[in-house]
Amino acid sequence: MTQEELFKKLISHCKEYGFIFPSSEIYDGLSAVYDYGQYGSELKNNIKKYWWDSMVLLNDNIVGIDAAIFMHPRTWEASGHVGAFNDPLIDNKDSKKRYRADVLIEEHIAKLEGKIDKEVEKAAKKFGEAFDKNQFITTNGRVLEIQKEIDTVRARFVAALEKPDLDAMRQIIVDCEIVCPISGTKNWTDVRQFNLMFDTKIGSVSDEANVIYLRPETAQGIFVNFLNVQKSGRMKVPFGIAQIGKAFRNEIVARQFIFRMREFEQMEMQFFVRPGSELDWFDKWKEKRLRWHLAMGINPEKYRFHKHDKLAHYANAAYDIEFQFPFGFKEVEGIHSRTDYDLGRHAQFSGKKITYFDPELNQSYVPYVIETSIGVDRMVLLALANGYAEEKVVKEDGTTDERVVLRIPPALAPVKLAVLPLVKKDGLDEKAQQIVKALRFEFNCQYDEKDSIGRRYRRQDAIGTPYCITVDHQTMQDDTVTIRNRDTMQQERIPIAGLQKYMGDKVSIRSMLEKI
RNA sequence: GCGGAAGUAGCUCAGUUGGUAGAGCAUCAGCUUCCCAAGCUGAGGGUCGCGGGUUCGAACCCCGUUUUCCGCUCCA
Repeated sequence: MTQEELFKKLISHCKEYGFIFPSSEIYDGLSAVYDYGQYGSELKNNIKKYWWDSMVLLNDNIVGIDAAIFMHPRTWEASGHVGAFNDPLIDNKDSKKRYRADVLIEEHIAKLEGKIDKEVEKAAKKFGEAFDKNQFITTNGRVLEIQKEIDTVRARFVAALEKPDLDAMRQIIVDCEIVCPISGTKNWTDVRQFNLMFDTKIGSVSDEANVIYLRPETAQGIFVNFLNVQKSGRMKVPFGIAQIGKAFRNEIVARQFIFRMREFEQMEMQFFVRPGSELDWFDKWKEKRLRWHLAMGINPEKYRFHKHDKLAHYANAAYDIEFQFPFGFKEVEGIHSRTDYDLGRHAQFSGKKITYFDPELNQSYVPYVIETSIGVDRMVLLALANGYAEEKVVKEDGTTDERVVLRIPPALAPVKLAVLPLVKKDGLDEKAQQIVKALRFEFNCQYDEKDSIGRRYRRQDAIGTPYCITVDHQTMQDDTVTIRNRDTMQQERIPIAGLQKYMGDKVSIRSMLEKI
């Protein structure tokens, strides 16, 4: 089976067994929006708890917050999203390729500059030692002509960007006779603006209402609360603020199931450190975050780091943790050294002083920030894609059978155990229900008496339940039950009184947390 | 947004040259009482993605639209 086929099967499986549904499906669905079903939401909650506990519960110097999705519009000017999230795009009608209009123009300018360099090179060869570069480029007719063209284009380009004027941008492309690198033609569409932030209006009277954005990342909710948390929590650098929440991006193309959605959930932790120490902390968090992933018991070969060579305007180091999804290695988490950019910008835009007084150094500074940012939905997909397996089962008579099993880490599984009476008579059913009643306070339990025992095991395998307890006739005599392991399909017999401890050891997230 | 493919029951799919919408599995009720799915009986469930058009008649032909998947593109 190819990876592509496997991915399709996984998507079907998610729908069939109540993990993930297309949003508003009875109205034909909504592009790139999905709803979590009864098992999907359990899985998602378990993943969030695993992350939250690893950050907030186990670190004295990390606290959690929950900031609003709506933020003051100036936030996004300060963060750079109002500018950077606007991409002017243009299509070539012949090659059907899409380009960023600003990149096309910049490339054209770079090409012209290359021409000047060539002229200089030629002249240098010709004149030898006597060559004066400065004099040449200020007097040579050919060079001056090109330089004039560059200046004109650049002036128009800057003017068009500032407004911004999309028609003017297109006119530059037309006037400069820029061609598509693929088709070689000048058959361009209009330039269109894609703002990746969703907006809405706040205020009841429409003409007085203000445009407000749905946050495109949760990080800014942490930065704007830096002083509040630091002061009210008496936090001392180094310390971190963690947050789990929804973010929204109007992606041009959102695809690959829940991997890239327009509405998604992030788990972010911003760690504030002394300037100069940020790269040490960066390395620490990078390793620690990978350990968090590997503690789930997933094959390390499915993980890798990806170093960003081209850094964002705010970063001085950046790595992604990538996972081998059915559609290739893709980012699940980013670890970024964001410098003092965000706090500095908010200080600048708000006019408030955002600094920390360090009593040990006896000085004030703007802390530097290490960010760990992970997609909740991508983690759900990771757990499902990693766990989905169709495997052969050899039966007692030697024939083979197939089962579908979701090998989700037991601590993250939606249902922790199923309690099954071997038969629905002789009091076995009542006995099984008593066990459920006793254990459901601590574990997500299911009771099932319908169909043959084998079929019930398979149903639990399909939703990833790690343990099945079977009540049989021996139970009625000595109060022991069999407990079946999802992965090995092996059973052992233990007393009912020992179930709570047995399960607690196997399915608590503590065992994972201790490995980080 | 472009190009390609697809959309029929919860799932997987069949449906002939246009002539009353089907199967298997799943679900529900009952029987059966069994340690690794598919025993027996019965039942429910579909405006064939949606909207137009052609036709006496459309799941099928035509147009539009929408959703999904693949490729391109995008992903500070």
